[in-house]
Amino acid sequence: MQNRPLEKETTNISEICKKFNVTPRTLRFYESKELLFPIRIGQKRIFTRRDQARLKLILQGKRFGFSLEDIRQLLNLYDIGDQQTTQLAKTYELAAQRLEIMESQRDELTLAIDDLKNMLKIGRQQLSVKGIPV
Amino acid sequence: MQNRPLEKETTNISEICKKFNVTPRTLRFYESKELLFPIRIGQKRIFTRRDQARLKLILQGKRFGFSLEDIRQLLNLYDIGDQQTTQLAKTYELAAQRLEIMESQRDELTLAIDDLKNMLKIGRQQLSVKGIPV
DNA sequence: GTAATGCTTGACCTTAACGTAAGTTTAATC
DNA sequence: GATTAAACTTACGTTAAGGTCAAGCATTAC
Repeated sequence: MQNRPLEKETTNISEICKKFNVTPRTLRFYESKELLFPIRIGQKRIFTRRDQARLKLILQGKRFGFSLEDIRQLLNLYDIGDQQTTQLAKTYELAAQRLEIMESQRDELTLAIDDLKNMLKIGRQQLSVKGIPV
Repeated sequence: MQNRPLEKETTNISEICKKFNVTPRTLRFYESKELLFPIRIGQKRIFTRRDQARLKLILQGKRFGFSLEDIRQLLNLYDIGDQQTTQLAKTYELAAQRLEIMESQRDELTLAIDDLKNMLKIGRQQLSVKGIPV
């Protein structure tokens, strides 16, 4: 084992909120949905590095329009070492499917971007015809 | 004006439902939200080619996680010729912003895809260690 | 000791995007 | 003219993802 550069491994709820720009309610909600597993000291939640990594992925997933339930399942991929073989194979399947979805989503997005660029071009022409600077 | 290849320009609600795999309720809902503007014959809705083009864009937009309200605004881009200059400039701005969002979204998606691919690779290794064929 | 913070748990509220059910019109068919 | 099928309106229901408010501990600050 190596010593990692000094870095806070765990932290309380308010710092997480600042760091990730979310509300306490959101974190508690994610815990209730089993997306996060903060440990307790007394009754206070302490978020580990693992929780923070998961949270980052959660927020990223949301940006792609995944539901929290989708995300919950995907997160299991990151704990892949812990799982039994049967579960592992299933999870692998899930991930493979998800990958396909994401790739086709990217392709569509690329097309949509091109469309939008094209429309902007037309818009620019129209604006310049009317003498408005872009 | 040219004659386009013979093709049904307008159609009723149930055919649209089949064609786009949506429910009547969805179409009525989109109309109520001013995303679609079917004409009426008596009290029945008739969907024009324009409505169908819009619907296609709506469904595409949804796949990227845009809200219907976002989509409604974006759709105005396609009617860009109709608009007054002031509105046009604003709409141009909106579209430009949206383009940036979409591009960064694509970048993130690309990264996420790479991550996921990597995880699948690890998953494959774990499965093969245990002698399970992938 | 008491006041102020920060955290906690409930409990109900909100918004988006439709679903669903009930009753009504209209068009086509027997 | 009666029936049936498709479309209509109105209105309440649902789910996801939190927001919001109330009331209660625990710790620190004075």
